Amino acid sequence: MIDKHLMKLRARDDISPEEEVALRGAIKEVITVPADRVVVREGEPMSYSTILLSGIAARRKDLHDGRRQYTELHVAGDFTDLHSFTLKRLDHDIVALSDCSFAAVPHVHLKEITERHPHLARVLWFATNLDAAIHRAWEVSLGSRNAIGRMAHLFCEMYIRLELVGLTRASSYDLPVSQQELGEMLGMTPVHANRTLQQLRKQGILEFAGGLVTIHDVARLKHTAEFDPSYLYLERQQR
Amino acid sequence: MIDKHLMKLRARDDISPEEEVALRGAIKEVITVPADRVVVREGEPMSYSTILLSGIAARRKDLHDGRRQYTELHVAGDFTDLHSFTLKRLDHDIVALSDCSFAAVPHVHLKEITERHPHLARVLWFATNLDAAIHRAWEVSLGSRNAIGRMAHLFCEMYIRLELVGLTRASSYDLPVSQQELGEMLGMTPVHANRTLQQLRKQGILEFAGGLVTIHDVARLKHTAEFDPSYLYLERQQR
DNA sequence: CGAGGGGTTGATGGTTGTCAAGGGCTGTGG
DNA sequence: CCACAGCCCTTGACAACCATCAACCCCTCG
Repeated sequence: MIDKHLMKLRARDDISPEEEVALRGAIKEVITVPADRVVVREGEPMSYSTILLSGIAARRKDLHDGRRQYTELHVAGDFTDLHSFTLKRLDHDIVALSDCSFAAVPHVHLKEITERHPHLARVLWFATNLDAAIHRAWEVSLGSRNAIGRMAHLFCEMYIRLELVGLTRASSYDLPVSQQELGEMLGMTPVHANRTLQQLRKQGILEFAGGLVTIHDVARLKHTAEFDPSYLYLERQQR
Repeated sequence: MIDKHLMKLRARDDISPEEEVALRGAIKEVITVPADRVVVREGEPMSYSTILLSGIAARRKDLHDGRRQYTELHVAGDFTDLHSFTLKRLDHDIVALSDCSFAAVPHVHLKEITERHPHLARVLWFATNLDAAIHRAWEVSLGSRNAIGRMAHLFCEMYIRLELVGLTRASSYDLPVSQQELGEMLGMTPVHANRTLQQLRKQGILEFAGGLVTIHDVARLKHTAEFDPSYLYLERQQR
């Protein structure tokens, strides 16, 4: 059930059989959520965290006047709101962008893991620090890149993150979001998101239609994104 | 020496005398760094983390062509690069914006803390998740606010964070950065940072000169920033 | 005394937002 | 079966925000 999560942890560190048992045993139930539903609402007291089993979810902060800013996307295998374990409430919403299923892990069990399996706890801590690294990469995009650069960077990031859990085909992958949502991720209006996608298409770099991303020229995509994957910490750690 | 750090931890959770001893004992040495120096360079293998004792430091990501984006500021008492404990190398530079002093905490000692003091480990984990929350707030600013809103938000955040460690006067505080650097934090050119500061001054909201921030109208500052401090998790946790 | 860094100002242009309108598709109900 | 609403995508005209370039000032420091 949490195979994709374990796959992702093991891509970066060793997980012993005992640790795997502890993690699998920490799951209480599975939750399914339809697309466009808020899974966790900002401020709500949390007593469990969720691992995304399937679908695309996201962290989103809403401003008072309807403006929204997505701060991170989540793919299958991500411990979506592990940070609620220490924060106890979230400063943002967790939303399902497509139909999603989650494994719920009660915080009491996570507390036990920190007490009995310190190495596993450090691996989970790493996972939350990786989320922070992704936030930083988005800050750079939002602060320093123009529209086409921001969009190219997002498509690069998602390609690598989905590939890591086997959710890409040769040069395409599913990203079931509207152009409106794309704009809310990239700090631009839906109108400008549309025009930026047209630019990418006309330049023969990439196509995005109906929630399907098709990459035509990886090299130029990376180049327009100024993409450097080191922030995703893909290398293995030595224990 | 790390009194400000303990003050900050204790603002949010209980720290027992034994935990305090463990943390104080984990410090190996004190490092002093002059202003405008890189403290930790991106990619460099890390074997210790640093607590900022005095001064203003920052996380900064550099692009190839000289553009730069600051992703977070650090004030005295912050565990500046605690995330390098699990990441082993950083995806960004740590820089001293003013003269700074740091306490170096070897990762081996942090590992011991995770093994012998799981509650303290969770409190430190919380601290890295708080950094992520600050990143998210910056993403919202960079993605969804105009220049004056972004600048007001930064000055609000720094006021609260400095107040928490007793580094503000009635309505002013030190922020020893140039307008160039301000621009690199807020995703704008130094010229536009200058004009935005003039707007804030002309509206009687705030003055910034010579590294000194003087707030004239807190209410209007918060309003133009659309400031909601909940992302700073200032409330105490029950254990 | 000259160099250099930081701050300030003005003129101009480009990127992106805003507003408005229309097209295609899907689902639903008469 | 068709009418219609509603959502998403697309396009055009225009305006606002912010970047760029260039010049000048002030201060500090060698």
